[in-house]
Amino acid sequence: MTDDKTSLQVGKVGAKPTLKTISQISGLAIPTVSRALSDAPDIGQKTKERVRQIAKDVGYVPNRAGVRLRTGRTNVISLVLPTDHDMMNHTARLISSIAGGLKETQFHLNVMPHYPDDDLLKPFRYIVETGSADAVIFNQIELDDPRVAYLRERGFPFAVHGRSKWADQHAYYDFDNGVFGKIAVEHLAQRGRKRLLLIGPPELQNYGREMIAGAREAARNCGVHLMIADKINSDASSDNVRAYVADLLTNDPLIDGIISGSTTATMAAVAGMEAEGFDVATDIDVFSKEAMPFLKLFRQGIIVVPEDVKHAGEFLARAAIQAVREPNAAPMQGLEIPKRPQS
Amino acid sequence: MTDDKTSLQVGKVGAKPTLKTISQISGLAIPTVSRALSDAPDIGQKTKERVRQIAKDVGYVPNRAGVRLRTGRTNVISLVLPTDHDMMNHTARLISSIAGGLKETQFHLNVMPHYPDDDLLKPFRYIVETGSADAVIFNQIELDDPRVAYLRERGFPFAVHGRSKWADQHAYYDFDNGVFGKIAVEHLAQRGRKRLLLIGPPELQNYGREMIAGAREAARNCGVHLMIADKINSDASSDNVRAYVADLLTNDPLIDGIISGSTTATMAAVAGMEAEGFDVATDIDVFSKEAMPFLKLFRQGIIVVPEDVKHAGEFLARAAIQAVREPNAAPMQGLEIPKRPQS
DNA sequence: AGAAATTTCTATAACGTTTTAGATTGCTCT
DNA sequence: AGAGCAATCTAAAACGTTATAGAAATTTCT
Repeated sequence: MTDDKTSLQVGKVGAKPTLKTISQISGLAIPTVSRALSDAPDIGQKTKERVRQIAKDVGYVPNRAGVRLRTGRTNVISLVLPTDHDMMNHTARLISSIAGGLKETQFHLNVMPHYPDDDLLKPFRYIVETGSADAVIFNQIELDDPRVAYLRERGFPFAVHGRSKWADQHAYYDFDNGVFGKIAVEHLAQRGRKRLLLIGPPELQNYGREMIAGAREAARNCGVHLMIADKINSDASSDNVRAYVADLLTNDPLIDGIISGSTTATMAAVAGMEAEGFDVATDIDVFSKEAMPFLKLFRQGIIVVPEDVKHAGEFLARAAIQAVREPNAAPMQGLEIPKRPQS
Repeated sequence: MTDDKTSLQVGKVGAKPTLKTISQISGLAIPTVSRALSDAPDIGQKTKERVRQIAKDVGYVPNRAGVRLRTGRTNVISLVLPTDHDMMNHTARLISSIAGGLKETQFHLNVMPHYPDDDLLKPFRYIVETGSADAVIFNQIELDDPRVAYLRERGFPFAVHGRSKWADQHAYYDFDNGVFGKIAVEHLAQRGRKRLLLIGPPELQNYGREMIAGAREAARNCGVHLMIADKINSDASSDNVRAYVADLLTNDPLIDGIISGSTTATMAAVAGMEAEGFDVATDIDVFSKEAMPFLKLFRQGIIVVPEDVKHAGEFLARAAIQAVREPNAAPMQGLEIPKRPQS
């Protein structure tokens, strides 16, 4: 008569509810509850509704460790980022917008900074070997990017901000820097500028190459002179950019247009200009890409092309999820075409 | 003679090594391997060394889902952040430096943005109820912060950037905004300014209250006039700050000093000033806290007090871990005292 | 009506780890 | 030499989930 062993221990209040709790309340087996909640086809409609109601009542949330152990799925998207301080504005928006894109999904965002002194592949090896995420997102892509190569080789899902030489085969979102370079030169030429300086991204990175190529071609077509900043790039420190620009202008005071690929580089370049007595818009036109809308505060006359980082982040979130869920489908690819500034 | 069932399947190359792999190679039981790796006292020294060597050889990494399921520990620190765009600079540095502080530990960082339209407690309830992290870090603390109250009530480990009214009982790191307000007023008074405007953080947040109190007291002592910006604060949008300052100066052109609690607010305020024909440093002194070092580029004459966000992040990382590991120890608390600018 | 097919459910096992309790061995003490 | 003890190991169970294979109940077909 003593049925201690088989007596139902109906979910004590306070304890975290599990499938077992629901199983005991409903009298159904645990797998049935599991399948009911995941809307499996072999569970009756009434049962499903009843189970869902109980789950709601007791406040059931799946234990992620249990799911992960059983399925091997982590439900985590990892974002690996350089800690380069000049990328901060762009980076902050990227994090925030990727997380935004993940908001209504089952996925979580894990941020892993990559330190300049570390091996470039280290965070990626870690993620792949420990299986600590289902997909990785990263940026600052080189044409022959070793991280892309590694992940492709291991068959690990990823999505990148930028394009490698294998871009047609992987998920990416990119800002069309070729078009940006072209627009910049054309716009300045149209305003009568003849002697331009481009402070572009590092040439090693694909987007730097593209921006330079776009600008060069437009310069040829428009018949203006274009110099490419050599000792520095738009990722350099503010001090270096400012000094470089100031220095350059003492040697070549005929420069009448500066094109910049980043918000911070622009501010530094303007500081360098002004130190040499040149004014924005009157003496030298400044044309810049901007991720954060404060250049107009900085100097009213700066010509600005916005980059929609929010959209980029949301796109990358979706692209990463798609790469996890449908590894064989065509990868999601997006390209932002910069718009010509008016006037 | 057929011992298929008991034959040892020594770790196939490619498969992810587990404790079982090591157990089979070493001939030891799985728990023995586990205890050897965790340096338990009841395992022989030679055994420990042998196990560690094998683990290294096969490249063993503990399966986090397994650990988590068994122990209930996630090894994740969650960072919940507002998506307020004017906080971006500060935020990016915070993320990066918290992650930096977690670098050599077993902990991972999970970033969860908090959307202004959502219930303030939503992310916290989620974390506590799903157990998706061991501790939470967050910022923008109010004196009577409901998030702090909730986590305290649930006994969930946390560390915050800022101080609530229960600050003596929880882990925090804070910049001493009272001292900042004091220094700002004293410094401007010393430079002969008489009529100051403070654009501080929202008064609802504790650090806003403190900054205002510090500034007020110093103003009394120095005998200068201090106005507190009422319709806006340093978290307001750039456009609003600019318009507010411009507007104020048309009504009260005798203002000769502006104190600002954030980098972006400072830039906007300067833009507003200049639109009315006032110059930085000559007509009006501008005194600002800055998380990102570019205000000197913006206008050379701005007086700047740096905030060491990197240190704050690293401190918070350590504090959160301590809160997890030693819930009953005295919570870690840190306070950054701003330094007086020279001259 | 009986066989076959379909629907709906359950029992069992497994993912990788750690904890608890207990087993074995060798050693020390009297 | 036998009892007691310390050192070192192992067996079994458990955390919460889902996949697989099969059982039971119901419906459909001929």
